[in-house]
Amino acid sequence: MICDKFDKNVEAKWQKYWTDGKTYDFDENDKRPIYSIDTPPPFTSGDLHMGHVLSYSYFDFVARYKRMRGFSVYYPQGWDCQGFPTEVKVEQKYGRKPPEEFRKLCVEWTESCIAKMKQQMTTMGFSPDWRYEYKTMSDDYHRRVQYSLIKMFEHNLVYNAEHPVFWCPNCNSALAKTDTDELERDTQLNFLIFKCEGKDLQIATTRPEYLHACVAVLFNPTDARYKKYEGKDITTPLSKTVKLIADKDVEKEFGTGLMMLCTFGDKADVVGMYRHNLSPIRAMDERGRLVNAGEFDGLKAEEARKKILEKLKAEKLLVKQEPLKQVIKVHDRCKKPIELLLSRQWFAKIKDKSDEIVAAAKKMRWVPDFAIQYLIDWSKFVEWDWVISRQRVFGTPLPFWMCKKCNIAYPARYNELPVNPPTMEKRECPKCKSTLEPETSTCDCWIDSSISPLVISRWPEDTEFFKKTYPSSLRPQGVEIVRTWAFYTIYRCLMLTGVPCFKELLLNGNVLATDGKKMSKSLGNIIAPDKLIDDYSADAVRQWSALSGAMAKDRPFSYQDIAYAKSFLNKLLNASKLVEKSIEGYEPKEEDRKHLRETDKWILSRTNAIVASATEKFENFEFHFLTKEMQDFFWHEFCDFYLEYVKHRIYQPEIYGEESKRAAQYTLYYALLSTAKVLAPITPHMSEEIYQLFKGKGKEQAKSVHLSSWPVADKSLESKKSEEICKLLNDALALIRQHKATNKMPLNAQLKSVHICAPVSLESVLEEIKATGKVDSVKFKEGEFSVVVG
RNA sequence: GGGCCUAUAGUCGAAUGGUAAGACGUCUGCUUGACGUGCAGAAAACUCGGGGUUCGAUUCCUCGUGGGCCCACCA
Repeated sequence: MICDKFDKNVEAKWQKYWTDGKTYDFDENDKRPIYSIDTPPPFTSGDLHMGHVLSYSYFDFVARYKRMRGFSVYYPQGWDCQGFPTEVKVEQKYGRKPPEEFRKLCVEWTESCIAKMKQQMTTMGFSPDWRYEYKTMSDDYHRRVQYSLIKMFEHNLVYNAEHPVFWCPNCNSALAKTDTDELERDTQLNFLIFKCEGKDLQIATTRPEYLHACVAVLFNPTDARYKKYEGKDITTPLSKTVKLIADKDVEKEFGTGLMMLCTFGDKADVVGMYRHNLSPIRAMDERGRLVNAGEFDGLKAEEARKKILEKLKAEKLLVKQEPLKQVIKVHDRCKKPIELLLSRQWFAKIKDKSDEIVAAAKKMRWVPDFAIQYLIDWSKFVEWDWVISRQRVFGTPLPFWMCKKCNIAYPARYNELPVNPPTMEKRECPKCKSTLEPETSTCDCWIDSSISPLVISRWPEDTEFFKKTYPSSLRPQGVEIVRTWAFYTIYRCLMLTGVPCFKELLLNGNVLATDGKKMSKSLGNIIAPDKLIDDYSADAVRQWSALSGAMAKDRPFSYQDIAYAKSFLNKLLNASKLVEKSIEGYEPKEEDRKHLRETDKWILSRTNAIVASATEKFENFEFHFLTKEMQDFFWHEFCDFYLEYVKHRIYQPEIYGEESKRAAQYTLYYALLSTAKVLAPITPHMSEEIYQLFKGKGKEQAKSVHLSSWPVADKSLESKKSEEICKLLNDALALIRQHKATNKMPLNAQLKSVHICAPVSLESVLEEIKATGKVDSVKFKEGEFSVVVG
């Protein structure tokens, strides 16, 4: 029995049915071709957002489609657990704790987030095989990550060196760039006097407190004002002498055209320092206090700036101050300015690998194809190696020990992985016998996620499973992380296996708020998936996803689309109820095809065309066109016209004949079954509900529509002639309805007579015109199409 | 500052080298032998601006302007 009302409770019923029936279980020994999906592990924030809903719907469509196409679909789902946001939340809740205890609390917190998100995924009807669930915080995942790092270390692709990092002096912590926000603020541009060969040269700076760390003064090589000073000595207001150096990135128009280079005022300083081979000066400690600054030691930046400006003013070395709008980086949590600090970090060698990465990327099919350009452009801009270490607690420990004396790094042994060096027994340097220093840093989260195709394929130890599932058939992901997740994954997997990691990539864009702006808490325009599922059902949300499928393109959320989707589900449900009633007790038989009427042939021909078209669109990930086409076909051809044409045959077989009734039943059966199947990937719950009518009958022996086979377009059912005739029939009926509408008559009003002029004979549909149009007598004439009532 | 994407009725959006679907909204009518979450009608777009290619462009090219995403070292 088809349900009376379709909502999330019906959906929950089927979700349970699928889980209990192990509907999505992947069989490792399946002989059918394998389709593996390297699904994105969401960060475990505890909430699925609309972006997740969109992209996860995408690959769920693919997984369901491929299953019905006869693939053995390997669809694992993981969780990206480790990261600073979790540490912040846990610290807020429990305060600071020793590392081991803190990590446990983080794990606990993350588990509760996963439970919530998993529930949301189930509610959306996503169909991963949860037996293959992975978590980046697990021992197993750590082991594989550490293994990969040691492998890369052995190939000189991972190394240790000194490098400046973003640092929040307020939180006393290193930050990733993604942890930073930009903030515009008003500041002063201070013009200071430097001395060069007895002359005063003015230099404009916003950070005079860094004067003690000044290691050079730069100017643009094309700047005639300063060209003559190249290589000369220049003396700072603090009486330190440095060189004047030409640098193409100095803007002539800014300030005086002279730039003071400090280690480390901002990133420009760091770039200059590396470019000109200058030795760094530690200017600030971890808590943001100046060091190596003489009388200003121990002061915080703001305070030091005030003091030093006072001093320079008194010495008449401060010429003037101009107000300046400046964009600075702040910590996204505490909103305090961040600094750059020099520290020892781990790196992955990526700078010279661009060509190899791009070559591997080009071997993959990118959908849409222009998205590969993001990766190509990015790889050209790679300036430095990738800093892979983070000074955090909740992350994958770096499996290394350092000998400070010999300055040599030692990796953990493969057979002891996973390791957490600081908690382990002391080790000694094989060379100098001194105690090795365990690495306390953890990995950048992209280190974790960039081997997801390897992890899901059980690399490195399960070579058989690896062969079956790697490279991944599909990597679905957001277009905004092509430069990170896709780039790093292609790089790491290529370095570790020598084989490009994906066959195809499917890119999706962002979901914007209804006003076309990015959803954000501060704008208060966030749309919560849970509320949508409550109000519209998961299948409606999934249709919205499909309809938003202009690939790799941002689209505002549309309440119109989702409301339409809900109405469509209602239409599907009600039409199915009618069909259910109409085919009660009917078993489909091929012989019933002998008595097909013109209208039957028409809708069967259309059904097959739609099946063929939908198949092609699924292959090309064109969910948008496909969903729209299905909606239009089912609603406006099947329901609006065909169902009306068969009612009299179903209800009055004593007048129109038993054979005619069976032909109609055959057609209803065939068309609705095909529709339910084609829509199954998009609206899995509704399709399953409808599939009850067919389950166990004829070829439909699968226990779920999702385990049934994809409909094959039957060429023998194609009939262009029937389509032409019925197109005219539909038009004629529309005109008859129009006549009734203009004359304010009910649609079921009986008409005496109608004259129809048509280019082809409509004799074969005379019965439908009479019965559906409620006309007593119809007169045909050959010629240009027209309908006259009366 | 750089790269990429984008611009079609009130709104959202298809399509096309020969003046343009559909949906929502609006307006009018119709109660139903599945559905008023419905059915039938109606009004509503010189396809962002300039230039070019072409017999002809909304469609191709170019510049501009607006919007979006990503990236970046203005002290």
